[in-house]
Amino acid sequence: MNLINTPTPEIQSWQDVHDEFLRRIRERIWPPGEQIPNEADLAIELGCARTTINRALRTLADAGLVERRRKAGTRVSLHPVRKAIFDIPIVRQEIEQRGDRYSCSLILRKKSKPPRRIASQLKLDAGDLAAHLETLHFANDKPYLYEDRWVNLQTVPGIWEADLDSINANEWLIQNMPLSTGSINFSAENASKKDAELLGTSEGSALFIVERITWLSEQSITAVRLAYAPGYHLHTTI
Amino acid sequence: MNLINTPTPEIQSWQDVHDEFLRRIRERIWPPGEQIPNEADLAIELGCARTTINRALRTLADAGLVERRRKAGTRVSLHPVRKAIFDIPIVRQEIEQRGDRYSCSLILRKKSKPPRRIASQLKLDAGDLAAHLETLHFANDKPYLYEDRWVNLQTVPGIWEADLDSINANEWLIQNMPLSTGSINFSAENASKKDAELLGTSEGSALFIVERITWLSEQSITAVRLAYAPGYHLHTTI
DNA sequence: TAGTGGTCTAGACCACCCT
DNA sequence: GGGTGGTCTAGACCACTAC
Repeated sequence: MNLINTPTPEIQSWQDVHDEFLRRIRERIWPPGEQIPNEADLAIELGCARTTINRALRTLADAGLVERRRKAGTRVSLHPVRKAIFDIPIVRQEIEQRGDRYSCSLILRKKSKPPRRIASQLKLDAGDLAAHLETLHFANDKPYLYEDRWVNLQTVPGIWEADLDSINANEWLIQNMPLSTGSINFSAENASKKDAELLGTSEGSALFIVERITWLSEQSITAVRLAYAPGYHLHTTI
Repeated sequence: MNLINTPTPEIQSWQDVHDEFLRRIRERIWPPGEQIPNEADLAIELGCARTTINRALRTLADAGLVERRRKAGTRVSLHPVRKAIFDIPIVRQEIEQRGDRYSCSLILRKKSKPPRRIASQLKLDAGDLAAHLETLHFANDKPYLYEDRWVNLQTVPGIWEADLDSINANEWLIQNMPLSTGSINFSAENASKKDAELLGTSEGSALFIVERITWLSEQSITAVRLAYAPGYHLHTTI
């Protein structure tokens, strides 16, 4: 019995096919840039239906490992674009999942004229008012996140009457607005004096900043800036 | 003709089915937490094969909008976990895609004993040497990214002989190592004196930091810290 | 134990797009 | 024009798990 060249493991499911193809790519049996056999031939080789091959290759293509084009066939990517997938957590869950106690405090709630940048993000006309909500979120009573949010009152009039002491603005929006699309932006900023005071750190500390804008078809809903207390980091595997 | 209740658009493909289900979720025809009909019934309702329904619902489940369990059926997620997908760019491409000129400079290349934290990340024994490579990347001759990299010489001996003046370490690794898995971490740090000097900014500036560790099955390959010059941000839509 | 989703199969047609 | 992947279908069996 040959113990060096292990026999091909039994291939039964699309995941087995996927793993086998992944092995061929990793071990450069199919080198970067090379065209691989077409689906029909692979189906014959592996003894399964073309649909199964298709599912495996489609998954590899979703991951960026191969590139597929009709007629041109399938190639191993020369520069596989690695994708990092982050779950956007709900603050409360993020804190409670670590076993900490969540609390929050609404520190500002005002109708006012948003600064130019926010107004354009929310597609508001000059002079339009928006709801300005500032919330401080705590983990075990320690400042964790400072949330500076503007909400489009034309799209979401209900937020003004909402009882935001018993539920925070983010969760209210999740519960009361239909699913929306949006953009998200990560950056680093030095803490302003206000940031520092609220988060219990010193002015100039490097803060991890998340900015989100969400909208529903053409209507903007909310623009929010999240400033995390020092020490925050986002982690994932790829 | 009824212009208010638009007639159901022609449903032909799994994407049409997907869009229709998305509409029902958005408009709360299927409210959060509610169980939706099973695949067989939906197939009858929409007049297509169960496979097609399955594909549509599977896609919605991948996006976190519904949760599916055998026997229990499919429910609309109560707290849809939004996922943000970022492409991890190769520095050169990132810079050239903006129309800027890319260049880089290898500022350190030394075999040395890595600090404790790096050693444990690379799973090195005490006293083992690793390759320490520091690279400064420029966009239009302006400092853009400072890369501090440690490479496991037991896994990747070839990097020591590589001509890293004509190709940077990251690209050499991509071309010479099989596809690997890894972890990635985003955070914010105040620029150290060294960071600041290299990136042409002032000490204490908030820097966007990416730390990556990559490995191949059980063997570590490289641990790298990327410090981006101020102004950098990661952006995506969700 | 029975209902549900997960998957495989074989065959078919089609859209795309390289040559 | 023709080869390739993309998808649909109908039917089948299976794995999981709530009941």
